[in-house]
Amino acid sequence: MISTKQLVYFDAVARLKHFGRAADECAVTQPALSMQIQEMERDLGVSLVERGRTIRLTDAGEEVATRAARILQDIEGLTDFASKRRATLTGRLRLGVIPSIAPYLLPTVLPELQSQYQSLELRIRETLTEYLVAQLDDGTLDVALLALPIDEPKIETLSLFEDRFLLASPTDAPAPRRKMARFEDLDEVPLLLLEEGHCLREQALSFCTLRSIENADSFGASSLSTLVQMVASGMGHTLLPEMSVDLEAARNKVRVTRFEAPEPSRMIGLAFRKTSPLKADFEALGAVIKATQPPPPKV
Amino acid sequence: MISTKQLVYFDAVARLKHFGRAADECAVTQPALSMQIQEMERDLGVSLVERGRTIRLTDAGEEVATRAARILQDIEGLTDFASKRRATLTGRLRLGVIPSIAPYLLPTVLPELQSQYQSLELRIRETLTEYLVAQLDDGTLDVALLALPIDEPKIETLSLFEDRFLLASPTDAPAPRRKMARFEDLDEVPLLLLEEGHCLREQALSFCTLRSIENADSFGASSLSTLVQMVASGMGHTLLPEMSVDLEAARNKVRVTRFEAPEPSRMIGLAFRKTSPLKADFEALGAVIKATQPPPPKV
DNA sequence: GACATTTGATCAGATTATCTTATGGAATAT
DNA sequence: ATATTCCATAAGATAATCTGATCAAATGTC
Repeated sequence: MISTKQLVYFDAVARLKHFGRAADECAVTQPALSMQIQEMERDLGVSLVERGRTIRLTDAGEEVATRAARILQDIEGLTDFASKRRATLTGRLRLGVIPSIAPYLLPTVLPELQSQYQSLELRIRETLTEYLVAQLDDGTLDVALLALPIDEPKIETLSLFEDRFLLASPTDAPAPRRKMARFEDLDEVPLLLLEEGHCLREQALSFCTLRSIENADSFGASSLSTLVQMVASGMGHTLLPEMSVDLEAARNKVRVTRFEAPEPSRMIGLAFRKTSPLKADFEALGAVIKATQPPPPKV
Repeated sequence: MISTKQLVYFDAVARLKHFGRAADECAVTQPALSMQIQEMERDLGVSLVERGRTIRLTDAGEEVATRAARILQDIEGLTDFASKRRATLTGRLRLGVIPSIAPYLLPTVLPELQSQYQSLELRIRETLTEYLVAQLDDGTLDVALLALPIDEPKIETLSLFEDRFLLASPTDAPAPRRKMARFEDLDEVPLLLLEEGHCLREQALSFCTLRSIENADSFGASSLSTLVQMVASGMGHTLLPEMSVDLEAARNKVRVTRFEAPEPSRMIGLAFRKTSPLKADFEALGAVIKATQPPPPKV
């Protein structure tokens, strides 16, 4: 089969009409180039060059030269394409995000990503952890932003930061006896939760005693936003991730109270296939996400 | 630089999604293929394949696969093109012919060539030997059909057949004393010739004695056809190449007489650059021309 | 949960391809 | 006639590539 080397050598001969100078241009000796051209002619079964004091391409040689030049251009195009892709976070990246993160992080993360990585084409999909993991697995997603841990052998994760839970209560409830909330407070009024499948629901439950679990609303809300509105209307209280507080508490009349140490929290991180060669990109992505978080947690 | 081998290997991987089977298809061992793919990824600086129990192309890999497939197609196209050109007498062939041959040989040669070599694209140019030789030299012509010998160091020739000269005289001249003509007969009436530059003129003169040369018309005719008409009108006589007799003598009232042995003749042949790699084609061309000639010379 | 299977990576040695240096022959220029 | 240019050839050196054996990880089986 014709090699790219032969195409390069022949292209030089076709342009320079001189074996010696072509060899110079290709940084090889003249015999090396001559032999490759001969080999190429043998391969193709056609004379390409008419050798004499001054050389001339045959009719077939002219056509082959045209085709060779185009092929070389295409190979160069391939290399150029790759060198653009070489930089981290370029090209298409399919990112999945869980619903209890997306509305709070994306508004700040996306502009930052776009400004730092102009050639990044993000495709974002928002759904439950379970589906995100399945889509990572089948290659539909490259990476997912969600709450850790993820228990799936094929998946590798990267922890980013902790997101603490705060207690959200109706403003018309009796004023809190303490400045800080305790887990026991969850037992006193009904605990409102997201619907089944949201990891936030399970996490919240994990902080509750058995008695408060009985208090939990079995019909969950379909979004945090709804949940907070329910709290505001006095239906119960809930746990609110810190990242959502600014947005959700601001537009609803709820009282938000920090828990006593040890504060409950969830770990936010990225998940991707162990086999993915894009780990470097995901680390860069993680760095951007981390950087957009309000820096030091006030203690 | 990316080699065609790498493109072939990667193309197989991209299609089969399996290193082992791709290696089989490429008739190499799996480590050989794996190493080439790795080398390619290093060259491009981009991961192309995500390795796992089942492999998957990266986003960049998909694009590279598309480009690779196209490049391979183009290389195949180049090879196909060459294999079509491999046959003799295909593609463009620029043939020069002298005026004292063209009108007599081409009408029979061309149809024969076209039927034997459908893919031959003949370009024919008719002019004097001197210009044909110059055009061979500068590459404007591939081959010329003319009268030999050609004295030019860069030019090689191929003899085809002898074309005898016959004496053409006016029919109203006194009846010939003998059945066969002799060179001395040329001395008796004015000898008509083609204009300067036609080889036929020089050849005719070479058979004449000094005296007959004095008889020669100094204003030559511009074509054999004209020349014969001049003979027919009684202005003199001339030498006629045998190949032209059928056509020219038939439509003019001239008496054509064969010479006594040794008959004067010219050698018809092909001329081409010594360096031309198309010699095999020219031999095939010569064979066709020879075959269209009336076979055995009547003695 | 232990075990056999499959898959691609790695390694050392063998092989093949390619290159370099030196030389030759033909054509051209001085 | 001599020197020069230019491509071809030959032999030995170098570099690229391949093979065969082995490994580690992941998967599927019993």
